Amino acid sequence: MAGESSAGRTYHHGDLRRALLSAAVEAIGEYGPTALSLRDLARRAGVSHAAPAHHFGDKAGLLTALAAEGFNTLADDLSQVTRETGSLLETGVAYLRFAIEHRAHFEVMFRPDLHRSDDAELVAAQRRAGEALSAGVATLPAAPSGLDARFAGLSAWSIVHGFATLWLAGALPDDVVGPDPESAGRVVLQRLFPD
Amino acid sequence: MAGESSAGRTYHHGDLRRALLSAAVEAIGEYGPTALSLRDLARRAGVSHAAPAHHFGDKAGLLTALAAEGFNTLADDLSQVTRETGSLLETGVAYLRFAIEHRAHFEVMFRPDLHRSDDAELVAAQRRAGEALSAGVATLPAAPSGLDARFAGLSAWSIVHGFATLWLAGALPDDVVGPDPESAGRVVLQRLFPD
DNA sequence: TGTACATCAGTGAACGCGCGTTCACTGATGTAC
DNA sequence: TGTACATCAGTGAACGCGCGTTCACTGATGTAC
Repeated sequence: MAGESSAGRTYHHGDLRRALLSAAVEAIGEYGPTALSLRDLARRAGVSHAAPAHHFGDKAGLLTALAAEGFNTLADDLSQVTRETGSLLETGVAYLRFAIEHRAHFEVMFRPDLHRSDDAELVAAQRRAGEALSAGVATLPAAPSGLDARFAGLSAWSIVHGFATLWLAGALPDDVVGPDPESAGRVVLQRLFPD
Repeated sequence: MAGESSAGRTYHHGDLRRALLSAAVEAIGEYGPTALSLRDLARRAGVSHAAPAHHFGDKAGLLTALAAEGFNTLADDLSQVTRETGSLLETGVAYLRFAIEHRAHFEVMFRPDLHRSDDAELVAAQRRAGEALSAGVATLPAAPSGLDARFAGLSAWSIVHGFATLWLAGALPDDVVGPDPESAGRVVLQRLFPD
């Protein structure tokens, strides 16, 4: 959207890395992450098919960068909501909202077979997201601690991740969830955390 | 395993359909469902590369059959446990166990982009599994009804599906879950259904 | 018990396609002087 | 303000590969008589 449009095709792209990541989001939205090909991304970015290798090496490299970007955004979103509302329920809803609005990122983030799991940037981003979730758990009125807090975190993560995943898979019944997954998700989460 | 082994390669395979489904489970375990190719399955079944088309038409056809098989097995498992224990918690644990033991099926079942969603056999199997889960919810001591029961079902499904998915993705921390996902899963589920 | 024949599961050669990868190259950019 | 040069992002032709699909075929099976 920004910069890639309009005027003067020059020899140097300007920000091809960014453009390729955006193209990847677009392509994943259309065909899913595994159908992704570097040649297709190059086409979308209006660039020669050999160019992507310059920036990411190969497909796993690109998807690793995309996953890291996703975990960082998720960490930011969760932290902000936790800070502003102090409610684990709302933090959970933010997780769900992220999955829906950044579907392409989300789908790549939890497919370790698609990326290089030892990538430093990715590992750091994952840790950030995990900590943001834990901070949300710490706002619980019952305020669990120790191992109990870990399991509370696991439960919260499971229910919201499950709901998001099932919704993305189109598995949830329309007559219960309706067109607005966020409000149905809120009802579901409330069963685990009746604030 | 059965029949495909030993002796006399004959011209006719005997049960190629079954053999191809088994080969698919094997291949998915190694490379994931999207890397699947019919030529590879033919190779594994010791059969010409054009043979699979005879039984399934194309890849989507094969994966649809695999998904249907999975939903049927899951429905059987859930029904049996619900009948024997009358506990939604145990039914949830059975769901988790299914995901772990039939990973290949599970991974295909919730990827609608991989199959023909309007296939009659698949739709029927999905309905069976959904009904088995609902029957589990009906065993709850609080015995919710109507819309409330639907949301209770959604919550149960979400938390167990989320836990299973995260575990399969290798996303859960080793120091909390340990090598035995079933017992950790039980603790997680207990937070939602403290029997 | 034996023969003829229809059926159909599986064969194998051929095709075209999109992919990733390599590599010598070219053109834009920015820095040194 | 101007020139020379190093750097490196992006090019485009070439390659080999595995895939899905097609199609005339062949060989096993079972059924009719």
